[in-house]
Amino acid sequence: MSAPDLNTVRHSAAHVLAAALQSLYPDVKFDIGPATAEGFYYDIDMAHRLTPEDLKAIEKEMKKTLGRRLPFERLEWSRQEAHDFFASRGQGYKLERLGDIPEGEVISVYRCGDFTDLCRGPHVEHSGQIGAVKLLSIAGSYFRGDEKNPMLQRVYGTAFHSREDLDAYLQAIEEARRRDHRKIAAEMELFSTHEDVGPGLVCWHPRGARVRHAIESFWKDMHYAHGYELLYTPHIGRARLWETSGHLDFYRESMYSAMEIDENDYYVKPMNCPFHIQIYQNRPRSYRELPLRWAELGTVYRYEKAGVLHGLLRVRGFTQDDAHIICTPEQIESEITEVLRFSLSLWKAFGFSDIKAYLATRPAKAVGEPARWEQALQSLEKAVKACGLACEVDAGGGAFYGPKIDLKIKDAIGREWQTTTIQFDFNLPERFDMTYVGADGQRHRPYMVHRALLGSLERFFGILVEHYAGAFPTWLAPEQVRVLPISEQYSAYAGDVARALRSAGVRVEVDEAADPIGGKIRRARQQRLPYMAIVGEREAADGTVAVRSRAGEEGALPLADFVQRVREEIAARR
RNA sequence: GCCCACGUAGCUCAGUCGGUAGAGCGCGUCCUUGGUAAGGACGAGGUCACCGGUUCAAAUCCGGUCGUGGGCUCCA
Repeated sequence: MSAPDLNTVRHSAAHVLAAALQSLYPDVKFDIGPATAEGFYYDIDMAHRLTPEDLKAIEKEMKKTLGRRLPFERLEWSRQEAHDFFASRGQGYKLERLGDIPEGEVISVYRCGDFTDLCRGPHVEHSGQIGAVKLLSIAGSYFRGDEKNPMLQRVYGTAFHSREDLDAYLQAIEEARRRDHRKIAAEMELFSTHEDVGPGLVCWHPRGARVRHAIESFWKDMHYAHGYELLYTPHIGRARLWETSGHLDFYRESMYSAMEIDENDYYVKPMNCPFHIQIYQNRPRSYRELPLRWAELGTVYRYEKAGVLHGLLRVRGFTQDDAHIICTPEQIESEITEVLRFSLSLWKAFGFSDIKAYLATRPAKAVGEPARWEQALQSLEKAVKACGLACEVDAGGGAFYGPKIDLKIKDAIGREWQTTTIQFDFNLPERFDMTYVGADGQRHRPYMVHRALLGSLERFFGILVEHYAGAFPTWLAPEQVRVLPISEQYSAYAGDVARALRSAGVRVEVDEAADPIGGKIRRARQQRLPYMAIVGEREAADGTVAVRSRAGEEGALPLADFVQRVREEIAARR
């Protein structure tokens, strides 16, 4: 007998959860209980509000069922039989779900012990095949995910073939918690938010700002090197601009309310594009100057529901690494390929190489000529192919204004993050009546592509902190070297060492505390320093430093050699 | 926004039955002047998130507000 697949195990575990709930809370009404990527859940409705303590009791009940090796029995019922069964038990949500099943389809139920559930299956043969279960959390969830519907209680859990697999999973969760950027960034004094500033609004501290500056400088250099120009645009713009762009029509609920200045309404920008278009429109444009690649680290503000804010990963004010490419139809393919290549090289520089592409095509409601959509889509597909990326297609998943490619990157512990987005826009060029004069002397409509590679600096920074667990590579570290004098007697030499490093462009500080060397080392390790330069009598006499890296002691090095080593490492972005 | 949980010193957390606030780390001063993951002594820090209620008395009980966290929906 081969082991059932994990999804089946988890799906069956959800049934066992439901059975346990049924025996403990007789008034429980069930919605659905599917397997998920990491486990399973069951959505329920009942008078009792579950608490974390309840989970223990429920889990105990479930484990009894596992031990009993109860068979899962599949039955096929007529619609009437199923209806009567669930109606007689007051299972209204199940009746609604039953109504979703198209006429003519087989209606199956699964029975395990006293619990019978409407279910497509498949399931394990008996509950003993569910190796290990654990309930994880309780949450609220709307019936059918719609906030107009009643709020149900959701119990999350997970199941594995074996206790060992479950333990490994729990350890992975623990590891993710250990890397939490909110915790690490607080320890490292990288950023903070404040009740009096407002939720989702980030204040960058000196050390966070040092890392951000390193990211931004590299980003700007790379953009100039790739044929981009940099722009700066205002944070607010008049209502007319947002009327023309259509944001006030389609995006208003994400924009902050207007402020009145000299009897005109101004809005804080949720996007940078209208400003870039204004610059384009400043004078007639010729095909000879296309493509234009205009980039900006543009800070935008969007209203996000209070409940979705999360550290740096989901905020209300953020800086997009935005750019707009304006080009002719002939240029579109090579432009897209270039953007993708550029993006991949950027990700590689930051230590990410496991990347997948997601292509989203034309939705039912869309603006723009079908021929343009077709050409755009082909250019996206060819670019993905040219870069050798794995790609999934989300048919009909594009925005109404154009198709797009999103990239998802995998971090050090295997989590996927959506970051880069490359989106065609057939809407704004029309709305602003953007044109260029072609070789034929006629006015033509350019293609316009929005793209953000890192996404937003806030979110990217959060991902980066978790990816490296705060141990940034030297070129990004907020403090690259700390000089640790053995005692105060050597603070003059420590100052010399720091000066030499600083003038070589190294971010360096001296630990002047009256602690013994062990304490200073411990502190520097906790703060995840890439290098310590320990100096005492021998080093002062020889003009050397005793180097300690994250790997441990590396022995004494002449100061000039050490400066050279750190400098090379930074230059190579290691 | 909605459901649930949480909010005590800069950080991590104790605080019993309602009786007026504690520890460790960090911070400051002094002593120690040291050789690779915590030297020692003393000291300063709190409107117990905020507002209101119950009570002789509230960190503790009740209500509201704000914030944070786990989810739902959407997305950078």
